[in-house]
Amino acid sequence: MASHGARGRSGGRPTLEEVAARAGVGRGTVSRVINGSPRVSDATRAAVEAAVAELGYVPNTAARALAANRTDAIALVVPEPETRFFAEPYFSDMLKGVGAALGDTEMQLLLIFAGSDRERRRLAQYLAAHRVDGVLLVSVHADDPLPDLLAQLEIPAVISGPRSSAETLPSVDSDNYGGARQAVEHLLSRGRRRIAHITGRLDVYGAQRRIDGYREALIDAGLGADEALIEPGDFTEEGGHRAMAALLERDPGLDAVFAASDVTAAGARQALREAGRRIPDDVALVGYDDSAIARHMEPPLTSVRQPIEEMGRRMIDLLLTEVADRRPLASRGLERRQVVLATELVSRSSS
Amino acid sequence: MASHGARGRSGGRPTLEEVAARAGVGRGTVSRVINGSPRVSDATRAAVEAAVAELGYVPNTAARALAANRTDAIALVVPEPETRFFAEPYFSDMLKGVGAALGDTEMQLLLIFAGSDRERRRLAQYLAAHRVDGVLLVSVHADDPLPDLLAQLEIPAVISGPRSSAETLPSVDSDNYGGARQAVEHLLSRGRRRIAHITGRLDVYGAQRRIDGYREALIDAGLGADEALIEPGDFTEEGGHRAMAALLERDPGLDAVFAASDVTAAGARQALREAGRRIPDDVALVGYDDSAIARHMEPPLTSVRQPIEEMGRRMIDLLLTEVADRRPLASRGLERRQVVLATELVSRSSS
DNA sequence: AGGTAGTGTGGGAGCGCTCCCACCAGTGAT
DNA sequence: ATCACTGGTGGGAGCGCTCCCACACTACCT
Repeated sequence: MASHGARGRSGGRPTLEEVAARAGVGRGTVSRVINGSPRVSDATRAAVEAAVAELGYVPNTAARALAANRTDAIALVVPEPETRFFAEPYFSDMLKGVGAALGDTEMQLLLIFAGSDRERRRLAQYLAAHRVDGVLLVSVHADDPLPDLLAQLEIPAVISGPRSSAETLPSVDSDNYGGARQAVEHLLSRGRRRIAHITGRLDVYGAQRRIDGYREALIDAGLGADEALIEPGDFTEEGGHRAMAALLERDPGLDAVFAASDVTAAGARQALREAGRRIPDDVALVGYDDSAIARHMEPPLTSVRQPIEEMGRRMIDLLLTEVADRRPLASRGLERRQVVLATELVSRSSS
Repeated sequence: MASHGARGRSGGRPTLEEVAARAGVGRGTVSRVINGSPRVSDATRAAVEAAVAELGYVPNTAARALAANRTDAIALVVPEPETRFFAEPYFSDMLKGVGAALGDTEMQLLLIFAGSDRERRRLAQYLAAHRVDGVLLVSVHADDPLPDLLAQLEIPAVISGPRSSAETLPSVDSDNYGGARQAVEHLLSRGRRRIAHITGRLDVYGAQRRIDGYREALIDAGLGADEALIEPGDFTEEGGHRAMAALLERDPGLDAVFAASDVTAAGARQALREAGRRIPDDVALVGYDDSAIARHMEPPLTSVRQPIEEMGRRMIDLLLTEVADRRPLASRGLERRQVVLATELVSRSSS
């Protein structure tokens, strides 16, 4: 019944024109009301709003996108396979923050995975078609070509962890350096003296900063940093296990470990168990992220909390500013748009 | 540098018209090539393709959407809070299947959560604006108004589990009845005689079908179904724990439990432990879903596997057909578009 | 030769918006 | 009275596509 082929008149969705006729005003005026322009008299605005309500008018996004050259959508790009996304609580927390910040906006959020080469090509095509107004980039490695592509296409983007100290893109990050210091200082205050560090992926800037924090906290405490106590990991459980085993072999006398992530700490814990070390009696353990894993570990894991939801919110703030600035091409200052948020040590029984 | 204000000519993205000029053909012909129409000579097609490549032409989606009245996007709607989505492996597997099936399409997938009232209103608005060509509905409860809204807006939709035996929407489901029978028959073959069942949410049709399968398997075995051995759960861990405790109190002699989900089984396991029952020695336990939880449980859990990825693929197939049919309004037969996929029992040491 | 299909092809007419220019009061300063 | 302005308003001109009608031009029948 009804609806012959879309091209037909009336019966389909009402248009701006029809609302205008109903309200007895011009098309331009209705458009102004819909878009919240202040240059409309109160009486006219009321009349238009009534017509909109009566007709159940909903703007046609495609027409708007075509005329205004924008899409009202932004993408959250995850350069990882789905699996990792679901496994790491980091992403779901981030998504929650982003979702919340977008709640009162017209903006639509698209979640795009770009783990495989095929997916990345698809993404490039997608971006080339300018199907989003802006991009949120999380978990980007130092050599990722994505940021350059975005810059070349002149698409506003915000990155979740800067790629280096010279990051050009606006970014939001937690204070990795400070967080690492907190962890080490905590261990020192507990009387630990031989504190090892299992790092994150070395091509991730944040992991480097954590190493710096670890090192300098020890130096400031007058202990000096023993490079033999630093073992590279990769943020995974297996990596943590391997690194811990290596550390124990090299230095059986260590009495504490700071792991670059909770997942890594879980791996380290396993290796410690296998070596017959008790936590925290023989070796104290501190993780990073304060994820669900930390709370459920046996024993519960002391960890450095990053305000991930807050980071998500701040990324959206930055991005929306960026997107809005694009149109009037306004005050594009050289103000560095790099946000760094404080971390917090959550003490539990593993240390 | 460059790009004054979008409205300006040349320098921006190339248009169909420009490609046509370059290839020395008309606009219509280029459009035909882009959309893969067969009514173009090979020579012309080659010329157009060359022009497209030279200019780096990418169709403007907004213009296409406006002219053709379609969006080339579909939504996967999850009427649950984000949290549940990330917690249950069901969703990530489904997403993987859907993503795979969409891989070779132009279609864009949008993931939309509609857990809170606010989110649901936003979704309604979104759908009213016809921003997607079709909708995939997962985990819908019997009284959800969403399917009706979709029907009213004439938006094609496919549902992952039918709401009743009289489901009108196209649907894809696993054989809940058969799966439950497999579980019970397995327990019977292991010599168990007092088999209890912890159900899923009773307002979910699939949960009802599992109860039917459980009941009839027992009746067919000549044991008769003892209603006192059926305890309602809600698919959660706490629900499983509570139900198991209730069952043990009512019937301390039971020797097996069939839980409506792996998560439920995890809760039941806990309650069994607390009551001093050994698994499987005293009580055998079987779950449903064969999720990661089942493999990692102690002891590993026997479970009924649903081909979730495959379900995701089939849903996409159905939906794309539905969407395509919309335009020519063709052979809309009364063929029931209800797909039911077989389950498989994965036997592990809990039974 | 005239008809009758069938194949390619060009281009007009929208799709429903936003942008912006023109215009029409009013209001206050000159 | 004249000349600015200024807050409001109408509507033309696109945005870049798809759809479809019209018009070749061939090929094959009567």
